[in-house]
Amino acid sequence: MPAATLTGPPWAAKFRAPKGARTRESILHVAVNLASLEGLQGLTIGRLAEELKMSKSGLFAHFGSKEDLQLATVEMARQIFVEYVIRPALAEPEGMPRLWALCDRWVDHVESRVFAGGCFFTAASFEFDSRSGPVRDRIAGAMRTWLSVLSEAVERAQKCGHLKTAVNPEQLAFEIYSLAIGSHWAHGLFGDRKAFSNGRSMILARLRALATSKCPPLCKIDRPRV
Amino acid sequence: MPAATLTGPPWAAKFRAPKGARTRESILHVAVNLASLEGLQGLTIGRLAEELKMSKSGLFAHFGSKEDLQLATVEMARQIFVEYVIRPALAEPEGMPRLWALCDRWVDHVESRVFAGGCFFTAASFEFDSRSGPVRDRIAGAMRTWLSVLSEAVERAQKCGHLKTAVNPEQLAFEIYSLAIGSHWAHGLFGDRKAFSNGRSMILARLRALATSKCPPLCKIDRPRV
DNA sequence: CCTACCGATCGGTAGG
DNA sequence: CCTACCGATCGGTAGG
Repeated sequence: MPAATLTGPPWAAKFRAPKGARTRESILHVAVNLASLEGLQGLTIGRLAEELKMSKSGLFAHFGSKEDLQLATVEMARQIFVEYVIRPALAEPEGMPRLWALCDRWVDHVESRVFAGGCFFTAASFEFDSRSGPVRDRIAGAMRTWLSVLSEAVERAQKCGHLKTAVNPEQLAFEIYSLAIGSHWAHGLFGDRKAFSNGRSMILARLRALATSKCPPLCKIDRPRV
Repeated sequence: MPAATLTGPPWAAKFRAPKGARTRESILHVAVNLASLEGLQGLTIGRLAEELKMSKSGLFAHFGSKEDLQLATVEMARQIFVEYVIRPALAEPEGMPRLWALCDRWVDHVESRVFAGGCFFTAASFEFDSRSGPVRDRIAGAMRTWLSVLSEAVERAQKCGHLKTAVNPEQLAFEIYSLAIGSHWAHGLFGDRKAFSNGRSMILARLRALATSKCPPLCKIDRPRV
């Protein structure tokens, strides 16, 4: 029996990662969700192995150390965040629509539990803000990039004439993201179901207050959930 | 030799807590700071005992379980928060001065490192938002009270005629606190030294935008640190 | 408040 | 990818 019947036809090989890489990826998907629920420190190799029905050492062979596992988990979370929040928003037309899409998708990724425990990076930020080392640096790097994506969207909205130019882009990006973090906080701690629509409303109100007459209408608030 | 020379004069007794209670309090002061740095789960009995140069079991005798230790730590943090942030602000005159004092003192308690790792409750909120049990409930309770103190201050500022009555008090309280959390986040993750003065500026700008002409001037921004 | 323990779990290794 | 380990530390207990 040729090997092809066991592993699929040869021409499919390039669509399949090597087995080790696939295992590693499935480990990291579970790791991201576990870490979002119990923290990156609370992500223990034993718990993770149990969840995956693997032996500890079998799992551990994919990573050199716990720190490597944490780094790989952060990287996987970053990729998921980019795919779910940033990429679809950047596909929207420049200006206010794209800026609003970034905000809306962010709230949406918490509401839809893209990460089981809410926003992976918000939790990780507060968990690692008093520490040092490569894990904290990667978290900070991802958040720096996110803020710069947001503030660049503000800048472009200004260049499109959708937003008043009096506003400092970095500052508005920060204000918007603070409201987003706040709605995550309120939902997580109080189980407030309206936290997300309230958060969207407040961000929208802030954007509307700074919009020009050239700005296309923004009325996606409280859109029905799929 | 009478006992009084060893324990102080009898009339001083009511000013001194029993020894056990004093030890317990000094344990909790260290516990609050350790937990603010490493999380309430990262607060282990061994680390705490080491920090206090006590034996694990000697320390543990003051608490029935780790959960009891966590609950007592949250309660101690709550008391410190009330004393440092809420009480001084409530001493300010009703209306905008008191509302601003609440905001300013909150930012100040992070900036002055009243808790070694920043705001105890912000970190604890994000650490426990996916869990259940009495520890999470106490954290949520403390934050519910804090938000209600803030929104009551907004309401009174409206009754004083300092703030426009069109604003929803709970919503404004939430917006203000989101900006405060955001400035904490930016300082903690990026080491941004201007995060606090930026946070104060943004909160002030929001309050000024909603203030009436009757409102007393607000110009405490960037006041020199002692 | 201590010493001396307990079983469980931690991150990590040896050897296959 | 596994079994079988390692020393260290976890929360917690017995007994004083």
